[in-house]
Amino acid sequence: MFDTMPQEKDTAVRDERYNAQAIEEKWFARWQQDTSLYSAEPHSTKAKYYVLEMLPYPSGALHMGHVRNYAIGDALARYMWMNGYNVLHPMGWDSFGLPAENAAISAKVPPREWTLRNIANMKAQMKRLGFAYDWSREVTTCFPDYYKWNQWFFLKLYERGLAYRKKSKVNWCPKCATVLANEQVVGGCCWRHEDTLVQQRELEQWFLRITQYADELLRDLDRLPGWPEKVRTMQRNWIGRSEGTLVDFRLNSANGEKITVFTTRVDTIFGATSVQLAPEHPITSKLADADPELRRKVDQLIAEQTRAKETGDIGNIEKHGVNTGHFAINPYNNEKIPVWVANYILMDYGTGAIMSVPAHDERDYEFAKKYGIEIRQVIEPDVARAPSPANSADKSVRATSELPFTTLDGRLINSGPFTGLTCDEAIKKMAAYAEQHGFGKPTVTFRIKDWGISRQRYWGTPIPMVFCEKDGVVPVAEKDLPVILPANIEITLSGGSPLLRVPEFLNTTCPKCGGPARRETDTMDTFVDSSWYFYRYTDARNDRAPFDSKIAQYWFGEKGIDQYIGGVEHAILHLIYSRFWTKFMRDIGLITNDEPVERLFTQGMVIKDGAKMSKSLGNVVAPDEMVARFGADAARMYSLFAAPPDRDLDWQETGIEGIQRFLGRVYRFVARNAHPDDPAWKKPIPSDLSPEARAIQRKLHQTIKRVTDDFQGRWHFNTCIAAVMELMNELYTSADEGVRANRTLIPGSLLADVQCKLVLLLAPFAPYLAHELWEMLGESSNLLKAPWPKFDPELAKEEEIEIPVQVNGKLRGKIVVAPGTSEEEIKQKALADEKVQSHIAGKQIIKVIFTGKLVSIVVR
RNA sequence: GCCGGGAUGGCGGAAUUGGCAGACGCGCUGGACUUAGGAUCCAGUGCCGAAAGGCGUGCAGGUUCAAGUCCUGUUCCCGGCACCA
Repeated sequence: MFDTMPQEKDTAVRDERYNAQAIEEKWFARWQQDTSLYSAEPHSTKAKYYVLEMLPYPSGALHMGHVRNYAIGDALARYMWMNGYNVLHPMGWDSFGLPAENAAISAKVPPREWTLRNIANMKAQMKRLGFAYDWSREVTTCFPDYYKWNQWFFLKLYERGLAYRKKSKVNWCPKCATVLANEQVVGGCCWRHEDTLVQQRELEQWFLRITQYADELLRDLDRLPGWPEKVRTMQRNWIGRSEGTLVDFRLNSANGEKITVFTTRVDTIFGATSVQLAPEHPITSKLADADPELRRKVDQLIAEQTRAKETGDIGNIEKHGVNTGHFAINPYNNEKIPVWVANYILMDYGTGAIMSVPAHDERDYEFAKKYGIEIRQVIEPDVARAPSPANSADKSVRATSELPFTTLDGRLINSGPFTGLTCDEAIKKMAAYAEQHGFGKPTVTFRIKDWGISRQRYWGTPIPMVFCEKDGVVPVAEKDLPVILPANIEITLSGGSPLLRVPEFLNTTCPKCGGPARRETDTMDTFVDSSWYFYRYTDARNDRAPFDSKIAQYWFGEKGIDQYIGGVEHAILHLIYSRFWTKFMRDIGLITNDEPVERLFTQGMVIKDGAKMSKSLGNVVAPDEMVARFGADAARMYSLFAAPPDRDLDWQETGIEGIQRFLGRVYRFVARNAHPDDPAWKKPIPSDLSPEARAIQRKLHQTIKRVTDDFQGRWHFNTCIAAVMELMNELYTSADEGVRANRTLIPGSLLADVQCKLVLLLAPFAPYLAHELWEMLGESSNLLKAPWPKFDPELAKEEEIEIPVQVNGKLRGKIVVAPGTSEEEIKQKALADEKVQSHIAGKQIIKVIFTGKLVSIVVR
């Protein structure tokens, strides 16, 4: 009965060569025709699953980093579909930004045109790669139907006092000709121009009050177990919460003005022997006004500090300062201590003034040594934790002779009424004391600053505000949104925003009085666009609101996006702004979740020859070329196979060839062994299988288990793929002549089962080939939503177990037993083993251990 | 300086709970098929050794019948933060 299908027929009909191009073109064409193929269901009884990859900037073409990112997300989306979830898997474009303007200048193409052209190209690349996106929800942030809502949010922020304007020193990139947020300054340079130093300029800017949420942003990091520890730590550092005490030192000269210092170690205040002011501190300025010599020196310090900030050398410059000749009174003991101005005190951290305790702070020590300022010890380290031979290298505990020591494990000495308290007690009591006596209080400072969003550029969301001579700063009325960005204007990189030269845009009427007014020409930082785009996906065509709350609530649930995937380079900027935006949206009642993302995954970089792929190094691998030479399946699968997804991936061409070879092996096997017209094909698998057939069935179920576990539990796609390769190797090894399964030993029904399940296991990684083979196997259902195979523990069970035997910890032999063999019998068999015997003969057996996995014999 | 991650064959990597180190792939070697092979299939491949055996997860110790995995110390590499008071 196995011969009802003459073998000549299938070999004649089928091309047994794996032609990736032909297969992929066929399915590409089919998938194009069904626009709702990857649509999420609006109403569903299934559990929802929102999987999202970070939206790209349409720079021109995809690079391998994109492919890797999307291959991970796509595999996950497909896996979840197969597991019966209602999957939302959208894609869009972070399409405002400076490169479009640069292109306008260098290539004379309007930013919009350049951007849309790039989008078209990259979208075509994504489709060719077979990524299963719901394009009906595509978001393009440079379109008015999107940025209108940026403006709407801005008005909401403004109404609540969370958007405000202030004159401030800002980071200015001369190449971008615009302001940068603190988050966009990397080592003193622009994040886009790593060779360009950021300058400090004084400008009127719009800020968003992210600091209002600083505490919550920090606290909720502890509620994000699905985020990488690394990212949480980076955000913690960025927020930089620090608990301390404010203490007022009164100047004994002038008019008795207060200098408020911030300290985390108020317990050391009896050791304070000077007060240090930032050069830009208002009191410094006041003192210098009355003292030309001091003014000269302070100006020098300011210049030095500014230069150091610009070059990124702040932190390395030599500490020095100038004595003002004035004194301040320590309110705890009424001691008169000198007031200095020092180049290492920053005006934008704490209060811009510190108390200097040389005995217990490294920098203060260095400074005091240099200028001969008194060093007074006020903490005695804990004797119980004093250095002992065991922990003498412990740097937190130092001998008292080596000042300064900064330990908190100690007690106060020479500290008046506080002498004898532990440091922790003292900090609490002394802060309370300051509060009682009205010269200070406990406080919290943050490193994070409000988010400056003004950009003096054209290609961004216009900030919806106008300036009226009569009414001042007035918001545009909600009904008049969007404020449309004018088209076809001349772009230059100098002379401020290009919008200043567009009178039709610039000149408007005041929404309040109707009189003549001028529009704000600054546009928004593009990180505004990406702070909430993933909510828009849930209801992308809504023209009455940014999105419908109920719909967003369905997809975000209580905890947010189920899985977000992207590069670690967004660990701070995008991911902290998004969290802020979510909290704000919650506070205005749009959503109920506190956080946007439940689980975050940051994939590693794609590198080649030991370096990150970059045009300047000439080691870029173009996805288009890979698709043309090896196929989309091979390119995608290699990016998942070459390394676990969180690690860097070293791109090796021989590696992708190996994947192509594997896909060819799968193709050929199925092409030769798919016999859907065989009457045995659909029959139940008999229970009395031959040992060969049973071995294949066992391997199949073991493989299903491994792929499922590694996919679900660990996201180790490399080992998922390796497991499928092992199954394939097993099938080849047991096949006749290495090509055609021996159908007298392997019944058609099992052959059908193993091949169908193999294809299902492959579907998330190589969708084109999987679809082709699914069809070849006579399956007409949609593979995209075909159920993920289940493994049967009974069928996966080994019929005999090999047990290694160790003698004194060294592997000496192996025994084979049936499952369920008693421990005693296994031990006897192990001891009787010939090889083992040669190592234990004539020796005394101390003990024999059986762990369930191996036998360990100890002899003497 | 602080925080996070890492170091395993010639290479990318595997080993999920302390239990056979090196799965899978690349490369290499040999064989089959072939006019040919850079296609395909089969076999071998950590190092030393003819073999028996010995040695092997950055380094030095320790715990254990048993350590890539746990403990102590240490070196180097990658990423982030940094006069943060």
